Amino acid sequence: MTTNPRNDVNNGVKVQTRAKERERIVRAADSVDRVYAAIKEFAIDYRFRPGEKINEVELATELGVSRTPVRAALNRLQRDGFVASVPNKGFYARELTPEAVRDLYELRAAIERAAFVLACERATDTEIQATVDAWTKHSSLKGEGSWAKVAVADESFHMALTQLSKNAQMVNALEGLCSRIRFFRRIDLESMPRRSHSYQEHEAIIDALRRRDAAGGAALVEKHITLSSAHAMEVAARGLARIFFGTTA
Amino acid sequence: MTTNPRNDVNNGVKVQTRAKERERIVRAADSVDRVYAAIKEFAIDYRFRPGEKINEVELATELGVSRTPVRAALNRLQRDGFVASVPNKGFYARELTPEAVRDLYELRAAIERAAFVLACERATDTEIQATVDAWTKHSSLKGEGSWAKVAVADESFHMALTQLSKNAQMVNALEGLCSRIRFFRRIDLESMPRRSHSYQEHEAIIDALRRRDAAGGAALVEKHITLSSAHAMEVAARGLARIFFGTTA
DNA sequence: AAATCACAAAGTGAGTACACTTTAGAAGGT
DNA sequence: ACCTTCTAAAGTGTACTCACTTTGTGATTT
Repeated sequence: MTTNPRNDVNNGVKVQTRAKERERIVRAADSVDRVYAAIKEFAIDYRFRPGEKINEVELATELGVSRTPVRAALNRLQRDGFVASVPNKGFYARELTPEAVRDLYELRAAIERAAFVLACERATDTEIQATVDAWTKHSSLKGEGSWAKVAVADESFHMALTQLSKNAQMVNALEGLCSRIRFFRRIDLESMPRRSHSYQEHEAIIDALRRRDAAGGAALVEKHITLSSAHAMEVAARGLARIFFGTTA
Repeated sequence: MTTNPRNDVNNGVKVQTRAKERERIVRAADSVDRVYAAIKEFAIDYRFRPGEKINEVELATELGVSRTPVRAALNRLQRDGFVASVPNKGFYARELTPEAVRDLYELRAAIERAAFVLACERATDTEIQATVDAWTKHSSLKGEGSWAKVAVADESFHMALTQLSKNAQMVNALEGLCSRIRFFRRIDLESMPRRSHSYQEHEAIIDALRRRDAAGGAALVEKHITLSSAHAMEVAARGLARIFFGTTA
């Protein structure tokens, strides 16, 4: 933490504007959003170690702002599930447990499954085609893409699929969920035997959607997403290793 | 708003403690939690009208605190989906639209369905029995209970059922969802033709759970929860009427 | 020597201050 | 009469301040 100084989020913020012919420093006005994004990114990557106490003044100085926006951001992140607050003690980073990993994936599977069923009855052929196109475009750089890019493409495919449900609440919930899962999804993708596995399953899901096969597709989605408890344990273990040792294995 | 003064949340807060043989005023220390709860309750009941601008100073004075804890609470409530924030303008209360009602119910159905499936394989017979007992105890005061009590019992049954999944993330997500749905659920329950309908469906769900009939029970849960678009529209309309006219119809 | 108490340092929690933004209303021009 | 512009009031956003809580360290007592 202290050895890994965070980037100053304040870059280029002290915008200058003219008022009454004189230039003045303008306040940030949206510090909270930037601070929120910065801290969230840290939390997503577990650059706060699991359960770690978060020091407000330290964080504030590192981000170049006062404690006020930091606290505001932490309050938001609390409801996002990234930090927990204990009265008179402060904020603590989220934990990392195999159960949490498994539970998050199960919840994600539940939402995406339901979204798929809704998509089958609500998405137009054109919309489906657009989603497929976006996916194939991404997946065309299959061989060359780095793992990070693959992960991005995978997540945006699933998000796009969910958007076809026309259910804003599901999309919203899934977004929050994905940000909490992202760290694990990367690890999971990287440790996959062959990348093509995932691609083939996506193809099958697309096919079911085209045929409006709600039941069949729902089963595919569920299976595609859900992690076994053993697998969740493995992912969690790899995650911990990465956090504490920085290893890729 | 201004005509409906909110209850002072600060009751009995200025606790007195002795330090060095002298009594002193002790700070609130957890104002945020109380303010958060107070504002949330207001938001749940739509005592902020849909889309209404929320005045921080007004709210703060009504709650007997400064703007600081109010803003903290609003930041949390933003991620809870109760308020939205626009930079340099402030916070606005959530909207009320038929689509939102429908979407929320669909999401809830998705989560409870998945939780039921998991419960079928994870809940012990004893746990199931405990849940059933709690439900029957509640439902025994079927005839006499007010609508409010019925709504509480209904919600706690569904929560208890979901807890059998042993999936903390689902439970957590459902809690947030239920608080956002509560206003509509009350309306929905009150406008139900006969209360016994709901009871019978609960019985059927319990029966499926006892038989570990995941597929059958899942279908029952989905059907029990999901609102048709038409029904959602009706509930939303009734909701608006209640908010703006205070009518029960 | 171990446990308890006292004290000091660090950190959180809420209130306050002030600068900036927005908005509404009045004055002036077209 | 309508639109524009200026101005003042209201309200938001952030920094700052200070009181209280927690925690760790050292001294005192048993």
